[in-house]
Amino acid sequence: MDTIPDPARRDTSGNRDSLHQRIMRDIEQRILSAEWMPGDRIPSEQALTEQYGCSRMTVNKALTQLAQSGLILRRRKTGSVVKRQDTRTAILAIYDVADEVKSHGLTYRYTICERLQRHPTMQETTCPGFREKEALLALTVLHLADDEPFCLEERVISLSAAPDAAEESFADLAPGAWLLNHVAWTSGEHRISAESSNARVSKLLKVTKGSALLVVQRLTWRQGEPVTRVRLNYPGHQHRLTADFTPIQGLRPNS
Amino acid sequence: MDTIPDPARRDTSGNRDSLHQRIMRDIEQRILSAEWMPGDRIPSEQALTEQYGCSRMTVNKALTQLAQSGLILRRRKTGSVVKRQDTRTAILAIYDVADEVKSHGLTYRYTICERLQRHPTMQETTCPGFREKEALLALTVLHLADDEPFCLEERVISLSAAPDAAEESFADLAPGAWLLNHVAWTSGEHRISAESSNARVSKLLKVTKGSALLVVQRLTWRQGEPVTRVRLNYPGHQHRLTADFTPIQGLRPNS
DNA sequence: CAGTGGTCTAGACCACTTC
DNA sequence: AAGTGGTCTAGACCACTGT
Repeated sequence: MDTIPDPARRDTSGNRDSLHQRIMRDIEQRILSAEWMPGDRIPSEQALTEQYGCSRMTVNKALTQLAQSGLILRRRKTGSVVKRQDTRTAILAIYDVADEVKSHGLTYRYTICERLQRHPTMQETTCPGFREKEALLALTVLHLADDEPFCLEERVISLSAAPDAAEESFADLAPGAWLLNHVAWTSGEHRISAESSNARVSKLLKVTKGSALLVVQRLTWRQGEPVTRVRLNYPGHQHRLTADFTPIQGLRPNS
Repeated sequence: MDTIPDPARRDTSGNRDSLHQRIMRDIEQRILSAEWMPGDRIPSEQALTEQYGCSRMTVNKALTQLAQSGLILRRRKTGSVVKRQDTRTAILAIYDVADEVKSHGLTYRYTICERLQRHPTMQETTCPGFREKEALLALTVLHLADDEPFCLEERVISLSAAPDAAEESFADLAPGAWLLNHVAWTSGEHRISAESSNARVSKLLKVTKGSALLVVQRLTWRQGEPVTRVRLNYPGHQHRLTADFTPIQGLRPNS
């Protein structure tokens, strides 16, 4: 059938890729070029072992990775097949606001507009995960790019998860970055929505009242206990989240 | 140091996990529970081989997966260490509109509001990827949930990438689903923003003019050639994108 | 130089699934 | 029963990197 791609597996001089990587990319390429369509059968491990003149472990490693990245389905007896394409998943990077501003080549600065310790509001106890009567630290932070308002951050920190936060001034490090360095988290959730800006947010962000805001809410837990809840309000006209995606799930090449 | 977790590697009866999976989860658990903090050294493959009484390949498989999922860093000579946590990546699922509506338990319906063949506008040639004078099919589709407007889709299809689309009525299958079944793609991009609705969109979605819209733009390429560009306008008050995330990059457990 | 990970082999046994 | 993938072993050689 196919010619053996390269009988000499190992160049004595410049061997860039490992063999299992090359097998993986060969198959990946045939799938992405639509040479092998969804449902088509992929040669068995035995067949690939002969084709590449290597051991089964090496082939297995390649196919296992392809299965993990969502390109193929593996079934016993019937063999592996190309998986149906699906646009559903994309990897979305939501950066730290400071990194985001600096990546645009602008100067970054922030100010703490408001800071108070309080207990959960009615809304907070009903909605996500904060317990009643828990001590919370509420912060409002304005992030500026070239001294113009860029993003308004409304954050609530659980003082049971991060007791040190009560004594922290956040003068040198914004609360988001500080938390990342001081408290470990085990799971999180992003909620992205569009809202019309209210009077308070409009004033701080210097946008007209009622204009569209892109709102990113992030909730973070540590072993099931809420750590922090943050709401990032971006003026809709100037901000945009982007997410590249490929049929290959998992890690991006530009990581 | 540590007790050997389970000297008998293989239960004769109920062995649920493979050994490399268990090693992986053991280490993962210690990292997520903050027992091992960022920068801490992970036992060498040799040490783990002895701890678990297995071969090095098995340990290697576990550590390789942990490295791929972004939990650890592997370096020769110095060994593997726990990686610094990072909130940047999240997996975002952007579903087909029909699936999305049905998942809320509502009835789904769509209507094609507008359809025309045209060439790229000035804006399109300057911005993303459509060539000049290419034949395009432009569609406006209104998606309804329980017969109420749910999302307005503005789509442009490249007729060189999908020639069959010119003859297709899209009566049985909405353009998005039709394309997924008929044209393979190799890369894509999502752009998420918030905008105030203009007169045309407001009228079709039955929202007040100027209200906040969540706008999801999706661009799809096939081998560098643009396939389709779609703009999904959701009324901001009723829609929200959510994305769960963990320190573990890659596949979600609920896939 | 010595420690560590990166890769590979040539077998082996088992589990699952379809025939 | 037979084909296929899932896992594991006990070695091996090499590449990289810090001391």
